[in-house]
Amino acid sequence: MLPVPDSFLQFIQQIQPLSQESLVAILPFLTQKNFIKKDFLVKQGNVSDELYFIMSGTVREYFEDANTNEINTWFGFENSIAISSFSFFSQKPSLTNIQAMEDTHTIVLKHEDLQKLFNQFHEIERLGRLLAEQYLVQIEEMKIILQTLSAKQRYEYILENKPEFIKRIPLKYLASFLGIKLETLSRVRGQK
Amino acid sequence: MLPVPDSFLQFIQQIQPLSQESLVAILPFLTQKNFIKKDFLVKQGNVSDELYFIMSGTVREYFEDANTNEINTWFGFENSIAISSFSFFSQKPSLTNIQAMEDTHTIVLKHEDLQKLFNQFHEIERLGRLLAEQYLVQIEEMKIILQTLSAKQRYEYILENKPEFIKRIPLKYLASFLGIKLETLSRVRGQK
DNA sequence: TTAATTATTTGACTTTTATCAAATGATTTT
DNA sequence: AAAATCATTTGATAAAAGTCAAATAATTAA
Repeated sequence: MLPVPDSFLQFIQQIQPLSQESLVAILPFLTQKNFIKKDFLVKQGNVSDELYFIMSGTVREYFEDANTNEINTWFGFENSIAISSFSFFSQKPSLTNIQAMEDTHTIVLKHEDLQKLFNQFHEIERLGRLLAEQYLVQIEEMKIILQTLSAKQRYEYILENKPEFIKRIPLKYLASFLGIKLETLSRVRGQK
Repeated sequence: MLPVPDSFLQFIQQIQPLSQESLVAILPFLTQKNFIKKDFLVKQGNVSDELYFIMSGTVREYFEDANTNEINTWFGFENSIAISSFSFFSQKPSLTNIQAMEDTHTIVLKHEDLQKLFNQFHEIERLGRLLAEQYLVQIEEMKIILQTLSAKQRYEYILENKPEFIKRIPLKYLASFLGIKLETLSRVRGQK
């Protein structure tokens, strides 16, 4: 069986402490997958039936719009869960890619196995609910940023609230995440 | 006990069919609240401990930004659930108001009672998870609209995907929902 | 370590959207 | 039904952001 890192257990216990019984039941379903830079965890158009816990590395979620521009929608670092939410929840084709920005180690849990765990353990279902609630609130915050702030203010929001983004994400990816052009982002950085 | 309308039961059954036992357990916790136009279901700054099922009427969720502009973040019609998500989930002060746009009839479920139901019935917890997942995906879609589309395209998205918004929401509210100014929305409507 | 590639910045210009003011249209209240 | 209020449109102008091209900087690979 996979040796599960503490970081994963801590991640869970922080959201919803689980009984020994639940934890033990989860372990056999976990596998490890490693990705090298530019590998895809999820490909647009495929059904994503896996949830990834990022042990190390960084990933981005993006899609290609009508003009084949890449639009980045999410960035994931170590100790976070990466999923293509629409696809994973509905088991329909993914609208987005998830790609490793650097070499990335993940723990994988299959959709099907997660459903089994949900069925078997109420407290795991609760973990799922709490996770969904948390993500919902995070996405909502980002939605309001995009709804209300100017290019400059969006950048300042990131500086203030997600400083690690500046360090670890190429500006060309960050720009579309902020809904602005690379050149605008560069100019906005120059001011201030 | 409150006579619960079919629409509410149907709403639930469509997401996660519940046993008779669960349904019967929910009923005693439901109350009815009616709001006249401009009444507040939720006030910014207060902890929102209620979830509302809208039986009839329309509501808007909005907040006041730094310049006391109203920013509309969500619109709710009959047969949908209105919550101030951050506040309801975390039981911290609400960042938003929820206000009736017309006379509105709701069924109310208290946070505390919902937690009891979650504890008692795994299948109600599942309903909660599925609802959170669904809302997450909806919010994510709107986030991408705001991230990628021009004023004109945002309006066309609404025309195409939320035609009832055009009919039922004053343009002055719709504008900030779309992250554009009222005058721009009006101009964009003129074209095409 | 140099060449090649990739990322970021800068400049000149265009397009889009915001702003402010006023006019028109619609709705509500007396 | 007229007055008052509220919602939407229109016009002129300003500000913000996008576009295209090129320069510079940083990183990667031979």
